[in-house]
Amino acid sequence: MTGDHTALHAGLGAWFAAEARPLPWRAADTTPWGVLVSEIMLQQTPASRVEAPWREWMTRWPTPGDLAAAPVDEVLRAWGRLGYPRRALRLRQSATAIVERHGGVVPEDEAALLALPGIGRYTAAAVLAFAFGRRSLVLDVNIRRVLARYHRGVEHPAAHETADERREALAFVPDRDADAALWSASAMELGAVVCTARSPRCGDCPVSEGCAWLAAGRPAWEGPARVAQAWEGTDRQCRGRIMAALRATEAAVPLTDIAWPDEAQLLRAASGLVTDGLARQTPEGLRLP
DNA sequence: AATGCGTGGAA
DNA sequence: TTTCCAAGCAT
Repeated sequence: MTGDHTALHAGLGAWFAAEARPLPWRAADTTPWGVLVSEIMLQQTPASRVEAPWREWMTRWPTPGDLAAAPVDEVLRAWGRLGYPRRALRLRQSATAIVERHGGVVPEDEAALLALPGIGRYTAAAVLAFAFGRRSLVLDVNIRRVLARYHRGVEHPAAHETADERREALAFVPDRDADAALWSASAMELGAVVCTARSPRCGDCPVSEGCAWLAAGRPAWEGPARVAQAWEGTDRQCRGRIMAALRATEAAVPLTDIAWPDEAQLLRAASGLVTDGLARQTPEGLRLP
């Protein structure tokens, strides 16, 4: 291991022990299922918004079997406004698969986790590390940004991961299982609360001394311009509008009740929701499945 | 491999 | 006010 690896490890460990947010899914008595649920909810979603729904879900559906037995419409209502409701659908499908294929126990096996719907490389690695204390390559946007700055001296990670980046990141993961899991949690936390995308708090950073980006004077990003995601007037916005209406009532909702300027787009969005299994068409209108 | 997929809070 | 972006995944 090179010098900047060990410096990053030493500084991060002490900082995490003192400063980590008391997020509920980090409690010692959280089950692997609880960790899995948290990781799905956290995909593209800030931790602060996940806390309340995660608590509710763990009380209501404490095991995979409980969620697998729940009606889909209840699951989608409990998901509420977390966003990307397909995640809720896939989480329930994962619960079913865990019951059917793994006896109701979250598998401690990367290939088995990857085979579950809604679980990709990041989430499988995170469950291995945070639920089972195993060494894995937890590479999310936070850790990618921390390493881009600290190790490579650039402000942002590239738009897409490369094999080289994964190899480079793996070299930072400590060898022992427990050390590796703790390091991953620490690096993520640093990226989430100090080494942030927009206004990094380098003055509060425990590893600023070894940071290549800071040493270079925090040079501005020179890579390809980052594409902004459109929102106003998109199908996504329209789908969100429809889902909000469906969650708000047990009754079927006629599309004419949904205020949307483009009728063709409204029909297309509704049809897409049905295709995705997020809605059901009835003679009286649209409703949750 | 580039896109589509929700939502709300901070800057 | 607008813009940016958040513990990604599937196709």
